Amino acid sequence: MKFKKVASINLIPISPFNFDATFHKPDHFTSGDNEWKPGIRWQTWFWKGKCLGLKFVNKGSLLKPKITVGVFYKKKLDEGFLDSLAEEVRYRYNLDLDLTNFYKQFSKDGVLGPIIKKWKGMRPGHPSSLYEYLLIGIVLQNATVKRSVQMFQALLENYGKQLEYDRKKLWCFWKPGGLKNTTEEDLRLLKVGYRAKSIKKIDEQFAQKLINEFDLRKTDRETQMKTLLDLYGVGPATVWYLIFDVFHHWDFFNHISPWEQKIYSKVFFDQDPEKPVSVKKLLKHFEKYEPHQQLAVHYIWEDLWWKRKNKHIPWLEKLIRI
DNA sequence: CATCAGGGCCCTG
DNA sequence: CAGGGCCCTGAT
Repeated sequence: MKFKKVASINLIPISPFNFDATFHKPDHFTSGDNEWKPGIRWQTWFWKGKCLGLKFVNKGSLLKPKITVGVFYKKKLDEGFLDSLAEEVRYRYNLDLDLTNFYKQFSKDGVLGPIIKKWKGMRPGHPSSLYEYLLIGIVLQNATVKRSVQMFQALLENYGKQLEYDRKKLWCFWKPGGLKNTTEEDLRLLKVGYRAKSIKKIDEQFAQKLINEFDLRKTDRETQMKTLLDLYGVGPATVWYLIFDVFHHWDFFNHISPWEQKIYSKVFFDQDPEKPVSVKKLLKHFEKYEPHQQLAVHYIWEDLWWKRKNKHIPWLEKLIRI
């Protein structure tokens, strides 16, 4: 499926804005559907029934931000469609998030201050829809990174669509409910193991339109959490990711998984990861970042992963097992 | 070769 | 509310 450029959208984020730290998260291992190099992010995007190729390009600066989004498709797209797409990009990448209060609160903080200075203008952001993120969350469960990536790729390559645009070949997600004719056994052949049941059941929920991401965004956090927990195969760890990455709550921190506990122990208490600080103590520690706990930890977390890009960090390598 | 834990979650007792 | 089982992989 070869696409040509059919539109270009200009977006102006709130200043300050850091393009690369927003559009590339070195800790996100989703692969096959995106590519990044400084100043450019290619990302496939399933939107309103269509697989698109997007190309985000940095055309501004920290204080005078500007992004252009090249939209690649087989034919012209109407204005209403492009407007809704632009709005969704703004939402998913938090282009309108005002970080002023967060910066004011912590610019003098010993740990966070220097990191804020370094990463000023970074937003949290994730390209996936709720449906897509649920599947990512499922393949993350009880697996090492390498295996998660392998499962994710297998799903994309079997049920997604390969797009060719701007000299890139990337896989685009299928539509929610698109596994209607796929059985649990089919999924198991992709070596997702017991997760096949969860994937199938979640897809069915979407096929029957029992869950609507956009309605859910309008409800409160408690409702969102309960709705998500009710999905088969979704537990507290997955909900925790979703409530941050998909529903954008920054003032909430209730869960730490074992591998993250080890990393936090080292980062915040310089504690041997093999003898980690208790989850209770870590959660208590994060209270000092209220009401921006998630933002604070996100900044510190991303800083660590960016460091890893440039420098070998033995203790971290040991914990993530790529 | 066997054993085991891993970026959880469901189900049972 | 604790703990066994689940799929597959790769480390030991």
